[in-house]
Amino acid sequence: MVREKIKWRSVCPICSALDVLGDKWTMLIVRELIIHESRTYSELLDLPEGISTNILADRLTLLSSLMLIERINPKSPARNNAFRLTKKGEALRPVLEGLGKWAQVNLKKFHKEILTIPSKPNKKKTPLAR
Amino acid sequence: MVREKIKWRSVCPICSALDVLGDKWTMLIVRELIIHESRTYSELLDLPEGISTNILADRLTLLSSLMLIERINPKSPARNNAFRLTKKGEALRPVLEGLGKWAQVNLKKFHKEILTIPSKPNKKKTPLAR
DNA sequence: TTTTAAACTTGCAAAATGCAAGTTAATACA
DNA sequence: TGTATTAACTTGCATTTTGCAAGTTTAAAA
Repeated sequence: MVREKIKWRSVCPICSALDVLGDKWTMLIVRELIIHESRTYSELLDLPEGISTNILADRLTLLSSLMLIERINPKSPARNNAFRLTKKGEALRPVLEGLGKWAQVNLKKFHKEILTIPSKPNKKKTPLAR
Repeated sequence: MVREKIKWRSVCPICSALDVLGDKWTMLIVRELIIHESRTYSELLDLPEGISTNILADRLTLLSSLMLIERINPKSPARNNAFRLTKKGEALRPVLEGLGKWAQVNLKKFHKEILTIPSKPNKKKTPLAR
């Protein structure tokens, strides 16, 4: 097991959030479930960033144990039994959205290919008078 | 050198934010500079979570190279030359605040000692009629 | 001029992550 | 009713990152 138990480094809430979410993969799984509502193990394996099987299994266990995600059919076998966010997990949505917007504005300079999606549909530009 | 260059895993903005901030320590340094406005290397070393010297030096270099932090006196020697957030760094404030609030609400059950600070000063309770 | 100590660097041990190759068991299909 | 397939993992080992202790360097205090 890779990350069998959380070590709380301090009583600071921000630090505690990072004790859970502060690694390369955990929030990406949350992102996937924010975007797609529900995803199976294999669908998560296919995400473009390429998470490996052991890390994925580990993080799914962690997120489940904290009740941030759950199986769609808790009593059915794992096969094709997708995960989804619980309310606690869903509550992370504004945080991830904030991170995404921050990155669009502040990282483009260092990572040219980063996707910048207009947050609101663009106001249609008035054609130039001619 | 511990983390000499950022590897962008995808064009997703959330993922890119995590390519920069997604580890145990980077956002904690940002947190410290949000709370304290300016901090020296030694002050950051003293934070209660106990970051080690090599990691601290590495993350300060990283955050500086991305222009999220800067020295108070860019031309003076390092000694007692504190760091502060730039505007790009400061723009992370709502994200960290969001993380903190999320943790207060959603992690207390698993980490009893977590600090829960009322976000607004408590409305003064009307004393019971007698 | 000597000492102090802040700001690092280095080296090695420990832990986390990455990758390939299994294993298990539910379901599709013959 | 087998048999094959394949999702959902587990295991083992290599690589990378982190943790810790012990330096080194240099501005400034004494």
